[in-house]
Order: sequence, then structure tokens, then C-alpha cells
Amino acid sequence: MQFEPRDQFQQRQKKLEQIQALGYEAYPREFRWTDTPRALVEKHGEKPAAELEAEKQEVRAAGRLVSLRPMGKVAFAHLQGSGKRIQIYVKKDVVGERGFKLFHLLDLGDLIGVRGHLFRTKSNELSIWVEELTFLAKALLPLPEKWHGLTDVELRYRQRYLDLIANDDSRQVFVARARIIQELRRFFDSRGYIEVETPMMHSIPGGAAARPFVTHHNALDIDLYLRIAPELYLKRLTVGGFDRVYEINRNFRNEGISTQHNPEFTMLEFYEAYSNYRDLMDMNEELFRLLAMSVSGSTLVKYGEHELDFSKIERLTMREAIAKYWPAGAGAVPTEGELRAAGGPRAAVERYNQWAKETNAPYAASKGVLKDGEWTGLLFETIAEDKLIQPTILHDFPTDISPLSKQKPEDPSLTERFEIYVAGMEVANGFSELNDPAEQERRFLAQMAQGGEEVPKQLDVDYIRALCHGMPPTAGEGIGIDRLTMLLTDSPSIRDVILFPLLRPEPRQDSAAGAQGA
RNA sequence: AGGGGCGUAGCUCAGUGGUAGAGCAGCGGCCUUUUAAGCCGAAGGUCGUGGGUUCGAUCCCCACCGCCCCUACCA
Repeated sequence: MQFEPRDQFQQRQKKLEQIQALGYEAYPREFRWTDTPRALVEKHGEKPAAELEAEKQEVRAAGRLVSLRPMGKVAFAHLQGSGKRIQIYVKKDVVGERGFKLFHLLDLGDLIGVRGHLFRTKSNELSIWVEELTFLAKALLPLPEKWHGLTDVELRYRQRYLDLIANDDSRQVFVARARIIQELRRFFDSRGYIEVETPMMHSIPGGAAARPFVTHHNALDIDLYLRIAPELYLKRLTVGGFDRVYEINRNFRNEGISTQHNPEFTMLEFYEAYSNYRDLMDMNEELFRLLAMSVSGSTLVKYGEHELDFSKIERLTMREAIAKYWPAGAGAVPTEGELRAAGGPRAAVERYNQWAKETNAPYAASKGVLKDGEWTGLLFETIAEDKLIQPTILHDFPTDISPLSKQKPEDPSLTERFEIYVAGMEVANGFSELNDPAEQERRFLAQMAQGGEEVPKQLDVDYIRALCHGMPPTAGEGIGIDRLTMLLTDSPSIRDVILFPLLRPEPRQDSAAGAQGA
């Protein structure tokens, strides 16, 4: 075992031996603390010196040594725990010869416990007057730079533990993420939902259009797919009488990586029997408002250069959005009637592309032959999607691009489906679930006939069978937790909200013996 | 996949076609209320990797590796 920087690594190993020689255990098993550094700072941060002096309450705290200022026979240091640091004051007279020797064998990054009482220094900083030091664990490798922290993004992702020690901002993001998930559970639990776990290994990947990861089960000798969505299993549960279910877990899609895509990402999916998509839209307004309040304390949330307002959510149909963001100069604005008519969406795309060609605007590029609804979706994505900065519910999606949604009774070319866009990002997708087994089978078969790597090769017969047993009218939705967290923590990249985002592995090393620091 | 950018000490960063620089961290010394503690001293490098041009390359050129951004892909 040997890591860079070798000289410091070896130096610290020697110190660890010296610590043992003093009679301290190298890797002790526990430390009984009374307060975390955070709790001490929060509880006593404002107390005047006289009050601390009067109380002289004994405290025991543990943490990582993150600053060290030895001054002869006394020393100051900071102990970091639960994301906050408290200063400690170590005096030779107080901790004794052996304790002071131990202190001098400590390095930045070491884990220690202290027993003592609170006081204020001359410069009025709340500190622990250390009476006893306990060695807890050695850091054999040095901490990142104390002032600038760790800024190399690659190191921050690969060695997230260092990022979390050095960058409080990063720690805060993941605390916020935990908070979001906690709030979501509270929200759904309080509405009578139950949380379930459905398979993550599927023999037929379904519930979304995406290329799956393939794996193999040895004993059964079958290929399995990491799930691309839990949707079809959750709906089987509504057939089974779980009228309100949700699941929070990972989906896997074997596709590109970007600031908005990680191959594994976390989705919340929930299904509510006897409700429709409008009920969900109303619920979402409440949910988003509540999350914004709980994470950032306001319905106004800063995201990059924007201020997002979660107090209200605009609603637009997809066709309205196209008309609204149709560029001036690109000819006649497409009307509802045009987009509804056979061949209409395609004509609108051609009109737009003519203009795009002249002005160098993004092209609505299609691969292969598209149906009317696909042209409509393409047009929306090209001209409107990135304009939807403020929270927007986009609804009434074409049936052609919504194989699992129920059609609108007055217009079967559209479905009762919506997506929520914020900062130009799709964060939620919900609809009135298609529960007519015959219609569902037709759509699956049509999809398969069309082919493509994103479409299952095989009909999920059991899902159709489940629908044949009767699924209540149900509304269901998926919310991307990673993207939601980005929005509420002002994070520009999905990798900033995933603890260990997927990166190409480091070059292989035969053993830690030859390992270089990254 | 295409385009652009980055890669120098453990970390944060300068720098130049002619023997490689700082701060922090680390090492030795001084210091009993410091705050990015201070002072003195010494050390630390395959300048991502491999080729090429050149008397000479960390610097210029080519290829490769890794990361970031944009585009493409992406329910």
C-alpha cells in the first residue's frame, strides 16, 4: 500500500507508529460524544463569554482536524463535524505531557475526539478548552488546499469524499437532495400512498423508449435488462388494488452523458387510482411550491441567471406552446386547426425549416418518416422547449408519441398527458394511464412494428393480461429527482447532484502498491 | 460521434524555444489566545503519454489518454 505523495504518506505512517508507542490505540473503536461540532456552534454560537464561563459545561466532540496552528506550548485547531467547524484550544499544562506529545503527532485530516468545556478566546471565537485528547484515526494522505479547497472537477467527482470534506457547498447540495427526497416521501405518505419496490432487472424493458443495459443471470441462463422505467410494474400494482403507490429508485438508460443525463438516474414514479391528469397537475403545483419552500425557504429560487418562481405554474398545451414561440418572420403562425389537420404539423415544420435555413436557427431535423404527432413533438422541441424557463405545465401531447397515455375523448389524436418544464429542462411527465388492454396492445404492436433500439422487441403479454383484469382509471407521473435537485440547488450539471456520477474508470493499477495519486 | 478548451509539485495556480516558479500542505527550528497565525532553514517535478521539428521542446507540430463545455444522441 502506497499512495502519492509518498513522502507524506510514509511520514504519517511513522507518526501513527509513534502514536501507538505513546500507548494510544491506532484504530480505536468508538468515541462517546455529547455534541457534534455543528450542534455546539448552533447552540452556543451567540452566548457571551461570561455565560459560558458560568456554565462551564463539559462537552465531548469528535471530528476531523481541518486547521492547525501550533504556537509552542499551546495550539489552536479546528475540528470539523457534520459540516461545521469549531475551534479547539490545546494547552500543554492542561492536557499534560503525553497528551501534548500526541497533539504534535497529529496532522491535518486526522480524526480526533476532545473532552473539555466551551469558552471564548481573546478574539471572541467560541472554542473548546481541551482537557483530554482522544486519537481516533490517522489521515495518511493530506487534505486538499485549505483556502481554495478542491476545484478540479474530475477529482471532485472521482474522489467525492475529498470534495465533501473540502467544499461545504457540495455537502449542502447533497443535504438538500436528502431533504427533497424526505419531503417527497412525507408528501405522498400523508396522502395515503404506500412506497413499494419493483424489479430493477427486467426480462422485457418497458415503460419508456430508451436503449437498455443488458446483463446476464447465470443460474437461469437468461439475459436481463436493467430497467428503463418502473412504470409497467407499478401499474400492475394498481390492478392489484394498491390504489396509491410510489417508488423512488434508479432507472438505467444506455445513452449519452451530458449536463442533464447520467446513465443511472433517480426517478420518483407515483400512481393514483380514480384520478386523472388534471388532478395531478393541481397536485404538482402544490408539490413544487412546497419543495421550493422547504429547500430554499422561498417560492423564488435562483437558478443560474434566472429567478424561478414556483408560486404558480403556467399551463400551455403543446400546440399553444408552438404558436407562442413560433419565430416572427417564419411565416404564418400555425393554428390549432393546422396542427390538428392531417399533414398539418409537417407543413408547419417545413415552413419553420425554410426560415431556419435562412437565419441559421436550429433545424427541426427528422430521421425517417414521421407521423403527424411526431412532427408536432419535433416542432415543439425545436422552437419552444428551451424557452420554458419559468415552471410550465405543458399538456395535451400527441397520441403518436404517448403510447401509454389515455386519449382525449374529444380528440383522439391527443392524449391526457403533461410534462413539467423548468429552466428548459423536462423534470416531470404524467398522464391519465391507458387502461384499455386492447388499445394498449395495438399501440405496443405498432411501436414494435416501427422498430428501433429504443423499443422492446417483445410484447409484454403479462402487462396486457394485467390490464385485462381491470385497472381502475388512474393517473401516474414520474419526476426526475436529479434534475429537480439541480433546480433547487442552483447546480448547472447533473453530476453536481449525483454523488458518484459515471466516469470512465481510472487506468488500471495492479494493486495499491503502485498506485499514483490521481 | 463532431467542434472548442484544459492537463505543470499532494492541492491551488504562475511561466518560458536555452538547467522549472509561487502560495498552501509536508520536513527541521523558535513561539502559552491564534484566525489563510508569524519568523528562520531545508526539501519536493518523467511539465498527461508517445512520436516529430530543432543544436536544444514543458513551450511548436502530430497521435493517443483523461476531464470540462457546446452540438449530435436522449420520452
